[in-house]
Amino acid sequence: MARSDDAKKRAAELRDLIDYHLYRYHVLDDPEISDAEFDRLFDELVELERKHPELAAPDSPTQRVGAPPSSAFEKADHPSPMGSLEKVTTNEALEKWHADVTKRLGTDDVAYVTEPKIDGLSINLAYENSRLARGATRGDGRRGEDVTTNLKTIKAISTRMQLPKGEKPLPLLEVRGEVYMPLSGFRELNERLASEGKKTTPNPRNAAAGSLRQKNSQITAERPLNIWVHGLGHRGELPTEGHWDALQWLRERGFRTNPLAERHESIESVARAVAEWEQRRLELDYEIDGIVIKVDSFAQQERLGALHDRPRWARAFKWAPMTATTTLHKIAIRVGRTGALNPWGILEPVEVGGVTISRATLHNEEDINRKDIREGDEVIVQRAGDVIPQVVGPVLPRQKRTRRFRMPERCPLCDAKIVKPEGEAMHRCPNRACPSRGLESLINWVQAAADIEGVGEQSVRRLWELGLVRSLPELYRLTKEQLAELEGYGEISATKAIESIQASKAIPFNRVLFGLNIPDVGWVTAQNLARHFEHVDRLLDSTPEEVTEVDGIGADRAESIAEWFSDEQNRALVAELRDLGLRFQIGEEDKPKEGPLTGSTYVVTGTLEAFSREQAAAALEALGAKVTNSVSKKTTGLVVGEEPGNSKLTKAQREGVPLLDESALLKLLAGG
DNA sequence: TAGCCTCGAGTTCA
DNA sequence: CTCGAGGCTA
Repeated sequence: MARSDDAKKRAAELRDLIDYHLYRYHVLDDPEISDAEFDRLFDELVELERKHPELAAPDSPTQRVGAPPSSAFEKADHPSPMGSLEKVTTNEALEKWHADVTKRLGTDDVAYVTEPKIDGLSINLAYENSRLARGATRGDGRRGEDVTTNLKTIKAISTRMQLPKGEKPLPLLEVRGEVYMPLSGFRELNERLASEGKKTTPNPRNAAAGSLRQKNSQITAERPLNIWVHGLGHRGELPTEGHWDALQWLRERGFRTNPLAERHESIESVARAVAEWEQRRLELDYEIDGIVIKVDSFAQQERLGALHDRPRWARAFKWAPMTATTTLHKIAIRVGRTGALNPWGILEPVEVGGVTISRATLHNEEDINRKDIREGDEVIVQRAGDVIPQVVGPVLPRQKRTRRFRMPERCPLCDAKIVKPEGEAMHRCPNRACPSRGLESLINWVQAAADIEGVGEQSVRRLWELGLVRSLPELYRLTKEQLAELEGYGEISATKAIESIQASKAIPFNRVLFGLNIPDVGWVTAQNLARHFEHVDRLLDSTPEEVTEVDGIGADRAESIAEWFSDEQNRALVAELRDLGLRFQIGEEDKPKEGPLTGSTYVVTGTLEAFSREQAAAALEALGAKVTNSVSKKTTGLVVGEEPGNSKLTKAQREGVPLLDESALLKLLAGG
């Protein structure tokens, strides 16, 4: 008997220790002991419970690894209902609410607490005598699903509250929180699912919901779920006077509350926090879709009361959603200037993050099928940190039958058989005479290489369809009369367009090289080629070995570039363009500048006041600096204008790259 | 040979 | 802007 008593005592000790260290690790992020030491404690308890099954307790930390599958979830009534929050989306509505609050209270003396609004699942945790008795989803607000076993696998949820010495446990305490999946964990999970050939999840919220509703809690245990606790059900005999103190009270008792919560003395300060976090939300490792604002004082909360179950003392400020669902009508195929087949989705127009999206690239067949996106699906679209919309995935389950996407076997433009080189992601139309190539490269010429004013993509398409311009030389032979036949061109605009076409003959050699559509030759390589060979005659005679000497060109690319210049058709094109007066040798402006900034590399992001990004880049280059487009350890400095690109800024901060604002840039340009 | 870096290519919307 | 891949460097 004595032995069993010892075991019982030790087991209780171990449970306390383990719970305490779980709390240090998962809630405070401040472990006291090493993982190995923790594992030793945990293993000891497992062993003890195995030898003495009578000691196993439902609230033991060993029960957090998950239980075998259960058939279905029981319904669970919430002792006090989980209301929802009225939302506001504008500063005006926020101020109107504040006016209503002060009017009802008869005082301007109102303090607010703001907290990030987590895009996750609302959960109610019921503690009886400080022990987690039941955890349930929100459901309809009065009754949800009992997911206690699954919730116990989340290490940041205390199964036993950490009571300060001498404090008596409350018979019932309801704690409200939001279960979510951190973005880092979400990405890892999807990588794992993809590598196992399983279906990936479209967003962290769905992933969290799916994980929490697993019938087999052992699967839940493997999912990287976490929780932010943000309040209480009924306050009962709580010794605090307001929400702000309640958060502190919860924190002290082992609950993971969000450190970004703030207390504000004025609504202006609240509005500032809302605006600040709309900008900064991408810095977080979890998704937030707004800010929750609560009147701090419990006494004031009570006086304000509720309307239709929605408290008058709280609002959810929701930002324009960065994601939305809409219908994917069709997957269309566009053939690019290199022959690559590019599938893109035609969407029912939908507003996301303040702009209307009607189409989005779908990259390639593999990507489409990995995400299981199909024509006719309801899909989730988003604009993440950037501007470019993405189709994230279908809304499941599907309401109607749809078919898996297959790339066409023949080119939609020239009917050639489509190929997909081994190991490459893109399908290609191998037909070098495919109309897409000529057309797309003409478009690339007028809008990128030569940047001709007055002639855009639409004009080029119409000129192509009419058969007036099917090649670069034909563009330069185009007459005013021919152009005037086109709808949308009058006498004046036709004259201007022809003038700018002719003027574009003067573009420097490197731009000409870029515009020729040589595979593997973009802006930078074109410039390097121009500088190295200086004259097209030397390029036309070059061997692959000679091309290898150019910066950034290895054996593979050298071969394909040399081959391009030895092709008869290409040589004829070069000759014809030369006769028309385009420049095929290096000029002063192509040569690298020497200056005080030689050897340094800068990146420009955002909008500057005094000049455009291009002008800023040119000014830096004139002093010998190199200007690139992506930040790395080697970057000398990042010039930051208004509304900078978020990824560049964070990368620069991470790599310790110095930031320059516009005045610092001006000083640099002036002082050298 | 791995991992960093840079480039090419395709892309959206106002 | 992001992705993939080739080139460069330690």
